[in-house]
Amino acid sequence: MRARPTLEKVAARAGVSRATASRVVNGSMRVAPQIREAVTRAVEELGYVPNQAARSLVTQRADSIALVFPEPATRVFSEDPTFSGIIRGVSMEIEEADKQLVLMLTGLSGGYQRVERYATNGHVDGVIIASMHGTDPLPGVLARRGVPVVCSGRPSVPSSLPYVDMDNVGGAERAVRHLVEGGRRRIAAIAGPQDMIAGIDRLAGYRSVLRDSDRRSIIAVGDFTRDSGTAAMRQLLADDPEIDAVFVANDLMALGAMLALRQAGRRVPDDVALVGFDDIPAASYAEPALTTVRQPTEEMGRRLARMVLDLEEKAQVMLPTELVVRGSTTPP
Amino acid sequence: MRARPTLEKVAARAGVSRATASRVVNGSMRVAPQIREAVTRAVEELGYVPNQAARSLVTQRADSIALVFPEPATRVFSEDPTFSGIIRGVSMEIEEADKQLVLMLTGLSGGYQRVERYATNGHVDGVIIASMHGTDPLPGVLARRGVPVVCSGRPSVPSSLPYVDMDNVGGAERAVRHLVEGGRRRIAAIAGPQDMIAGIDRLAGYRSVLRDSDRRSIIAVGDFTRDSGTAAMRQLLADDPEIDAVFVANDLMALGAMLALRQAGRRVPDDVALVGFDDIPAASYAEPALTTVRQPTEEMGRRLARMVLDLEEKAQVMLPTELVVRGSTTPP
DNA sequence: GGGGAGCCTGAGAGCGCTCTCTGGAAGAAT
DNA sequence: ATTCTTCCAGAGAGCGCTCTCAGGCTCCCC
Repeated sequence: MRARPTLEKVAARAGVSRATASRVVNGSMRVAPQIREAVTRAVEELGYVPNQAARSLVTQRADSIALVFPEPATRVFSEDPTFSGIIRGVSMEIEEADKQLVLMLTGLSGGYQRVERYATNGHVDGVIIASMHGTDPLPGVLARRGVPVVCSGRPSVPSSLPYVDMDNVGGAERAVRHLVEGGRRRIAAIAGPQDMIAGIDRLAGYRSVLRDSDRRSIIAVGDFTRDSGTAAMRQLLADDPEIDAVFVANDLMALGAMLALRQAGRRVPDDVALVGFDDIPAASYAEPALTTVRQPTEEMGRRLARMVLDLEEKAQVMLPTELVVRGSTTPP
Repeated sequence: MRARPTLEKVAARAGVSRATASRVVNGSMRVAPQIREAVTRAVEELGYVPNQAARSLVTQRADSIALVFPEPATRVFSEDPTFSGIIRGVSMEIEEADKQLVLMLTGLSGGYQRVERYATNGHVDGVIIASMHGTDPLPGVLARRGVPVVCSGRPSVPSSLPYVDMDNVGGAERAVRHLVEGGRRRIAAIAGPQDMIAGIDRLAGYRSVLRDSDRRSIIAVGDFTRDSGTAAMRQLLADDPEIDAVFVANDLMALGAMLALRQAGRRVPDDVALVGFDDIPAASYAEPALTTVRQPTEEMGRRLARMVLDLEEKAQVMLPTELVVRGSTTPP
């Protein structure tokens, strides 16, 4: 492997000092045009690429940011488009800023220390934490260590850390209101885990609309998996056969619920209307297609990245969600 | 932010030289036990973490490897569990080796140069390319530049580059043989794009079994999307209404085909049996559940990582695939 | 007891780059 | 013409670490 040329070589070839070459490479304005051009030519002729390690060493910047998924790795990239959307958004923004994206999937086993060690040792200019559990200690720890941190999802413990969250409450409200407006009387909910902010907020949205529309709530809790949706639906039907609509806290469970309804001989949407949350691809393939709430995941990734890169002010941001009406709530 | 301690500080605190401290930190055997202990204590007391940039600068290693997805970013992380599996596997193995994973989604727009520049400038000890198009020039370019490269998926142009591929041919053969053994007479195929190795190989597998079992092949081509599967299925039915089985080159298209069959009034599996490929989550949710071919994606990621990390010999590896029989080929 | 051999530690030279500081030239102002 | 200002290029000091090399100590063998 031919040794990569150093700045020194470039400077020599261009007949200037290393300092000047550095200035040109870094786009300083204070260089005479013909010298700049000479250096630029030398760079191209030699195929010079700056050594990031050397640069980092002196600038104390790493020009890379970490994207951390504290979930057990196995669950992270399943069917959930949230994660992929975030990755895409982050990736685009990072790429635009000409920085690097370091991906860290921390399993349960000591991955924490690893992230902490890595992030606090200057490897990284900032950390984006895609946490689902609002109680994660990692963001706080890193922030205290002086590492720029931005979270996806509002921490359940109030804190001053910047985050980008989806409007789960608003999305759930719109979804349930849609059911109310469709004339549904007995609207149940299948909630998600109540230790996740998404689970909590979506249930809160459901509750708030039911209260306003003077209906009694009836709730079963699942764990965001399809099977738990099926089980929850069966329980709801057993509890109250009069149910004519169900708001489900995510699509996977909604698909499971649809199965349970079919097995129970209830037609969707004629007998029971169904709304999900997330808009996973399978939602639109379902039969009938699932009405659901879409989240701007890619936008979330972009905002997260821009904040951690200091391209926009670090703040606590709430992104709007959107109701996607399909066949599971409206007869064709 | 409190300044991070340097090796110098650690050495001072332990009352030794920087060189000795370095030796301890790097686990050299040639240090007296009590000195080693003193240094270790100093490291802990100060919370010392080595500066990777400084280390890289002198060792010429980056302790990180890049995982490149040359697909347009938007398509990469859709529903396809192949990618997530690879990421998971790679991530685990990299983590175990205590290195970093740099994720690069190169869109179409000049992402190439960026990867090339990045990978050849010593940022990275190796590159894993998750290419789907076997004609990708990137692997060759990097290899020529002396960067260790491993590809996921066999390049369609024969080369000596190491890769890890799935046994697409074998999987397709098993799938089609399963249809033959189920007594199906008229077995069609919906092929994938013929510029992707997976598309080519899966079709080859289909063809080989049909030839051996003395059947005529009947083929429509899709582009791995669900809609293209629907369209292809319609065309097949129009071409030959006698079809009683279809081998589909991926699950997404198979799901689309299932829709077309339902709309055409054909029962699955009674009238037409259906086999897919990939085993995406939605395959098992489908009604009936889809018989398909599962690929060891996580294992693929692990092997890719181990090869690029030189933990195992760089070679051209073929991973076995597995037929998963479900309701779309066997009546309950 | 003398001379190696072996082992550990410390000194010091860089890795490639950025950035401050200084010097010198050119233009502006007196 | 002289001084001041401005602007640009170069010299040089490090960033924090690794690693070679040399020195000094201990231990063993003759």
